[in-house]
Amino acid sequence: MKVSEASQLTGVSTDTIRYYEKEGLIPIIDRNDSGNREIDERIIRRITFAKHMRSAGMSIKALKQYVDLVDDTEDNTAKQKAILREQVADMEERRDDIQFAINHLNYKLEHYDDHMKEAENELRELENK
Amino acid sequence: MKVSEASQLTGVSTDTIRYYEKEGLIPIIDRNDSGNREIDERIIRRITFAKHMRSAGMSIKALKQYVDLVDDTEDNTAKQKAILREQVADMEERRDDIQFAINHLNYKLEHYDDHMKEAENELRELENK
DNA sequence: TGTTGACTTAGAGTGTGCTCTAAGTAATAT
DNA sequence: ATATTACTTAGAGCACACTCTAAGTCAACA
Repeated sequence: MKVSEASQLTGVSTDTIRYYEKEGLIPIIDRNDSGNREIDERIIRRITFAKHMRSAGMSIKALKQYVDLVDDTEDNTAKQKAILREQVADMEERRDDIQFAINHLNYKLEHYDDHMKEAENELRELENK
Repeated sequence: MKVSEASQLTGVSTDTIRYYEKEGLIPIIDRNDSGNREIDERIIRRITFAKHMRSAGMSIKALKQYVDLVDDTEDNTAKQKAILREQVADMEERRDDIQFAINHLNYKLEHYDDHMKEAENELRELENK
């Protein structure tokens, strides 16, 4: 699979795929005889995973640390584990903030709907006079 | 309350408080005779709210739109409502991504703990020989 | 055979959201 | 009186995460 197809499939731009490879968020991708990237299912999964993590608010740097840990490319010290725990704690806080925000906006939307309905009813009454 | 105290209380830097005021994310703050900001409980709540929304991944622009809508400083059109609904949908997606990421990291941490325990047990056995 | 189009690279440019700087004012302490 | 400290402003600078540009290579089709 070419990089453009991988982009289509994952919703991550070709530039960003190349950038993630350079930054080590995904593995180095094999090249064909012409020097072009040949992307397989494993890389697709890694791109999608990176996309999820970035969308969840994980920084490039934090994601790199995580990837290095899981890929066993660096030593797995207790310090690395502590970094991971911190990241989980950050995410839990962010998740709670998001839920708060969703609840808040939904409440306001319902409220707003009420206003709309009132306005619509007023209009209807005027029309039926 | 001075801006530095508000910063301490909310965990938002003085620079950022001034920036949020300039951008209209919080109301214009009253000044005292010296021209310094006099921050009250209402402003504190607004700063905290902005902090929550930002932490939830809402952009400055989107937050401004929302604030304008709720503050009734602009006309409340159905278009504005649609914008809000989009923001809620975005946040729900982001929340799900975060939960996915948390689950993933927690699983890896448990796995990692197993490795640690094995290593510890091996050490203990060696010591008890 | 030439030109179209997708790929490659290194590196420059961009938008967002702060964060810092410089220059100035005002209140307080010595 | 003067020094310190916290505030003010406009605007410059910065980190992050892309995103675009330029210059070049390669395969395929007219």
